[in-house]
Amino acid sequence: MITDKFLKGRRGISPTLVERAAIEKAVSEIRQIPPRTILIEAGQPLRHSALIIDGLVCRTISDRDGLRQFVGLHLPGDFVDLHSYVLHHIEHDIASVTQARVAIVPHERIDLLIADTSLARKLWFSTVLDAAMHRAWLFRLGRLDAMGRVAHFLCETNARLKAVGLSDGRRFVLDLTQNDLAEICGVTSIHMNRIIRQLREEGLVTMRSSLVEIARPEHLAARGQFDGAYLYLDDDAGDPVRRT
Amino acid sequence: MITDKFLKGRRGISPTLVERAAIEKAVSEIRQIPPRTILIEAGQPLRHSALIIDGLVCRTISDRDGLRQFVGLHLPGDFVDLHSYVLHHIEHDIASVTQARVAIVPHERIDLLIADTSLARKLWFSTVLDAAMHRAWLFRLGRLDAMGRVAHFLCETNARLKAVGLSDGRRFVLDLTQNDLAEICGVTSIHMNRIIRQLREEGLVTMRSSLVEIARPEHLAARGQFDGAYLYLDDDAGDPVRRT
DNA sequence: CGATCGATTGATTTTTGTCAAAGACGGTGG
DNA sequence: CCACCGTCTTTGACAAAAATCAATCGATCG
Repeated sequence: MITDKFLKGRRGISPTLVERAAIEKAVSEIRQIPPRTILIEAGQPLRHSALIIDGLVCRTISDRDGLRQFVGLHLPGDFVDLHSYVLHHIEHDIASVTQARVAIVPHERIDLLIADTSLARKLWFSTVLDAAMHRAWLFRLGRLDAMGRVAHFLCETNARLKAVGLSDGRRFVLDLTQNDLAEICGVTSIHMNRIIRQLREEGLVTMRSSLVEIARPEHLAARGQFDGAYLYLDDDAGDPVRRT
Repeated sequence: MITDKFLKGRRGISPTLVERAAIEKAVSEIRQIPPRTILIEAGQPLRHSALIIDGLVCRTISDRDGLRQFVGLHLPGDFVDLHSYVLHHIEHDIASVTQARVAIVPHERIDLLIADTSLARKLWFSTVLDAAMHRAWLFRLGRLDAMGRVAHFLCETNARLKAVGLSDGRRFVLDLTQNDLAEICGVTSIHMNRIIRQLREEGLVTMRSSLVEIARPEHLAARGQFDGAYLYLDDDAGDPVRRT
């Protein structure tokens, strides 16, 4: 089902079956996206948003040399660019990382969806959740060293994937190159390679091809100073270190 | 007037007089906040949001040693933590930087405000705008060197202050210590001091006590790869370098 | 007047980036 | 089947950026 994973496992805000049905009725089209394809370029006017069914989609801002900084990574179940519904255009690029399937929801149909104030609030929640994630990413880039950044990112991704049933809490498939990880963590891909080796040597994480295996989740969370409270998940699984 | 600056100068979204009156009626209290005071601590349940009348308010996330990363800086006219209206609690701290006056708007009154779908949309816009700013900050931290980060931040702040009438486009009052700037840019305060000296020596910016003077706005924007499109301002003042 | 906070500077270490070069691996076409 | 190609990964040597450590300095405030 298309909306299976939308806000799944989010504390007190998961959509009801009726709401999910309403969203599915609003879908105009299912689109299959090849890997490494730009979906939306910065500045372009937008008439629809997209719900990810499977695959990875990223939001990036490029510097003047074309080097990218990931400002977000979207997993299955994420409503990508609801932001554009409010803003009409966005100031960053959206691109597929892997092959992906997305459900297209035209903005004029979202107008109808938000007539239901409960659903409107959930859609608003979804954008505010993105903002909370952005803040966690700011902490990651501003206060952590390279290894801490990777550790923090992997903990976050593990927790998010677990919420939608794509991680068992320690192992998950994540089809990112080392260069993608570098663009996420704001380091060079060469340095990312060194960090990944260190994580392996310290027995914290192994990453073989696209399988990530977190050997010691608590240690990794400590290394990345990860506190998953900002994900607003139902339970605290995948979030071994709590602030409170 | 309390709501004078709310979404002022924002492209096609500035509130009408009627909407502003509605917001003002929703204000329960004007609060005077001393400098360096925590308004809201991470994890606390929240029953109101705050509109800044004057002063600076910051959002920060602390690492395990208590070192802070600024994840946002709020200027007069900003609605701080509308996010909390949707999320009920937030995952970061909110604190005054300077002395500040804020208008408190209880959440139950926001419930009434958003019955007006146009105003609801503007409040939603305000939170999504915060998210866009977060993304610009991610770019800043992820892809710019220390001087670029400072340049980018000053350009952004100049543009935002100009939108609410607090900068003439080159000079403005910004009551931040070098340590604050360091916490914004993710560097040590010692390094920030050196960067500020360099900016002065290169004739780009002078910062004497709390007066910031941008000598060559276009050069500073170039140095910080600043493109202010994400601020959704009415005109392009304070944004000399455009991507399109 | 001492005390405190912020700004400033120099010397040194650590982290990360840059440059250069191979190695591994899968897919494709001959 | 195998050689070739491109992409991704890995490694080493070196350079640059930023952090750390250690003092001072200067203004403001009780």
